[in-house]
Amino acid sequence: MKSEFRSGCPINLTMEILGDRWSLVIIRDMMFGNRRHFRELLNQSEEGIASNILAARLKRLVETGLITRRDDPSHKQKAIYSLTETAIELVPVLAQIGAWGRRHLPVTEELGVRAQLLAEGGPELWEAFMDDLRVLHLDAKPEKTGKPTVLDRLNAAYEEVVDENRAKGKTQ
Amino acid sequence: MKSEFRSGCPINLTMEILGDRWSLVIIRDMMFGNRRHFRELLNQSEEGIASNILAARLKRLVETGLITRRDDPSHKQKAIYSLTETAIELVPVLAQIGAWGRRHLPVTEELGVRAQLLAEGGPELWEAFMDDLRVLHLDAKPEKTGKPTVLDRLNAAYEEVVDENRAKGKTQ
DNA sequence: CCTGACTGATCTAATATTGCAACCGGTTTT
DNA sequence: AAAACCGGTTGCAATATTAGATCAGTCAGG
Repeated sequence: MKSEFRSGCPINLTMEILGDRWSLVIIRDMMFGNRRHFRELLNQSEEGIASNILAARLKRLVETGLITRRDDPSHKQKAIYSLTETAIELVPVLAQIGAWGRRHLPVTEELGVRAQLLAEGGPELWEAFMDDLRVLHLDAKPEKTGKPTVLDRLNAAYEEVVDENRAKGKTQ
Repeated sequence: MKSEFRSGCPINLTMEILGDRWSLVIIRDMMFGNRRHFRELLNQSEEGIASNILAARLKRLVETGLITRRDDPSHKQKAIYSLTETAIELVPVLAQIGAWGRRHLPVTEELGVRAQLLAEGGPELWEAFMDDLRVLHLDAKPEKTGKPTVLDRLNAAYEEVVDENRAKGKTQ
């Protein structure tokens, strides 16, 4: 029973699981965009992932325990992909990656606003977001707070920036 | 002047820069192992990176501004690689990745202890570590604290575990 | 039943990346 | 002079990635 990993270092192990061009981007779309079907992930992909790559990654992510796949009762050929607890706990990683990317790479304003809010909110907001994701993906019971979900807040901020920029753009 | 990136999303951009099997592992070795030469990175690699891949990644990391390369005055053919400020600011990302890997993947005790300390230390320790790295890689002036550097503390903890396990192993 | 759209998935063919081992000319050490 | 070390480079086979075409099963509307 030899390990298939090249070393037991946490960073190396994470790179063996997630160290590729697409895995984290797919998880991002499931997490922040609530994409749950193959076509949603394929056609609404900001970056234009190829269908066979998407299929291969989804299969791999299921095998590595980051997502689950179940049949969609509304359509016999449709599958619903959900994040597992393991993947949901990537929220702090994605938050830090987002913050770093926003500081050092040519991030557009619209697509950077979610990262900004997540960075400003800190660990407390990350926990609330993870709780929201557990409701959406793991059938956890929602807490009855009056507040909108973190996901709603992030998307509202995104839409706001989009609207602002559309208004500006029209005057040019 | 079109962008070469597929989208302006911070997570996508980071994956376009760092989304491969080796880049972060090389940065890890430079950061935590203070590997500064090609052969150090090649021969002391826990995971056994191939020389051509290492050469290609180093070149790419220089191009993307994550590391710099300068001649080693002690040896005409030797080069010294250093982390840039941009790469040093990956410390929080690596800390979160390490914490996640330690929770969810088969991390060995020795190689996990650094991640544990970094997670327990939190943002305050990360900042101190980044200051240490600025001294080592950017020629920043060291602060005159009586305390050992974070790097020394991490490595001391690692050696301690190695010694413990060696002692245990001998009785078997 | 027929149509047309949508589902997840598969195939092709061109290109890029990866891993491995051998090799290179120059430099330093012994 | 010989050996070891230096930062790579090269050739080669295997694998990964890509865009685009295609597939059969399923569904809703007529």
